[in-house]
Amino acid sequence: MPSPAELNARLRVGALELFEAKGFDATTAEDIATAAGISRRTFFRYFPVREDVLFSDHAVYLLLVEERLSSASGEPIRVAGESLLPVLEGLVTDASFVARRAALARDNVPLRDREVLWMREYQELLAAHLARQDLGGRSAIFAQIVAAAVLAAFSQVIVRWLESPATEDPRALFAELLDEIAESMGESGIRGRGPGPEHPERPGVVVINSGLSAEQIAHLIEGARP
Amino acid sequence: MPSPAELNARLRVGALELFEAKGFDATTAEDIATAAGISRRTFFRYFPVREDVLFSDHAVYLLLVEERLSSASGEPIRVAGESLLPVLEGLVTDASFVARRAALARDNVPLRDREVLWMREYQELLAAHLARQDLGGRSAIFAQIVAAAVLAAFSQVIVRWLESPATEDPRALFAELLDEIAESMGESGIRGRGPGPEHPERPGVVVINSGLSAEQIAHLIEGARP
DNA sequence: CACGATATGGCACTGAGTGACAGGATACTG
DNA sequence: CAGTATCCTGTCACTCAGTGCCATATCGTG
Repeated sequence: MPSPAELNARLRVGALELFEAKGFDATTAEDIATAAGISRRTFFRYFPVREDVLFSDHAVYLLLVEERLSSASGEPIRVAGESLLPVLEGLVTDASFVARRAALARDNVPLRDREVLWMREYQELLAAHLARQDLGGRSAIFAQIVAAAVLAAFSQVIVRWLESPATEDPRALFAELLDEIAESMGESGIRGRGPGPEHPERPGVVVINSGLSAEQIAHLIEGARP
Repeated sequence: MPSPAELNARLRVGALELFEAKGFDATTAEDIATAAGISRRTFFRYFPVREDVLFSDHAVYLLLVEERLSSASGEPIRVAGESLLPVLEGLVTDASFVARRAALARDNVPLRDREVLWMREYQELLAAHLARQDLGGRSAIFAQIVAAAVLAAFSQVIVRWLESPATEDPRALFAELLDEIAESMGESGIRGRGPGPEHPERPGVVVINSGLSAEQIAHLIEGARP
């Protein structure tokens, strides 16, 4: 009778309420299943791991991210980061659920672990995409590092937002962090350091946080040259 | 009869061999326990999660890292990264075991997940340490980002080393990556971008991958100034 | 040796997760 | 519409992870 999406929602919020009421460990898969009007067996067909009832949204988001990555173009790090925007949007929209889930995950190791592993999925998507973009010998390593940084930023943005939903604008904060990551680790940042320019047409120069004139900086550079 | 350390070793390599021989899923906790000459019940006292038999070394390493973090001083990012050196040393020493374990983890989701979660433990140690060091409003966020980057680098170093143990020197590669991370995300890298220098005595300037003279760079900067 | 502390084993139990089978709904085809 | 293939669900039964409880070593210490 119920549409699959609607059933999924009933399972998700039903599980949430049961976890909150009885505690996570005391809530069996059977409890959740019967609360949603299905059998235990069918429950495990939907969620091979019991904890994943709470995280069914990520399965959808991951598809969105993957799709967006495959069709986007532009500066790789920004593209990677921005591919997470629909996820952020979705989480913000679902704020009350996300907050309650986070509260549960704070106290229950299995839930927290599961969440970490879901975040890892995003990270691997981004890393794979970045590895495809960046050319060069060690790009796989950098792809992984950058993806980790972007995802840490993303996670922290959500944490911050959950701590003070009113005052924080997660989109703005994430955009800002992404800027900083892109600037420090992008084209001109992390990249081969061997002798001889790999991109002679575009040497890497980053100047941050400076009120100095170009001449003063030139002087600084001259002094710092190894 | 057996010393605790020796028993631990018997369990670890015994489990490894059983996993390799019979497959991970087909190997029960009882198999491992009896192979090491203890009861199933005692086994679960040693390792609350079955998969952790293979990762018992990390419990030790984590203590080393924590200790090293608490007693070290210096540039925070480098200190954080270098706190992982004993781990790297240990893994390299135990090369054959680590390689076989990695091969197993490549094919078995539960093992891979468990490994990810162990890495996460290191990451949280580093993040906590960095958050203690960095002062400033958003330092918690940066601490998390930097810790994630450092740990991604660390993981990748190990991956690379396992792929070609002969040609790669993991210590050197890690040192190099750590340099790059520290340079791009350290003092002069990621940090407040608002108007006005936060560290007027030390403006952030990074020049990488350039064969240009200071004057040429000054010119570049002048052109790029927003 | 005696005795308290700690580690181990045995037993029983709950619950996660899975394979096999059967019935029912649904979709496709003539 | 009837017939049939397909998919989805529920039931049953089973293995095994993980845990509490209690009895029994085993060990350090006086």
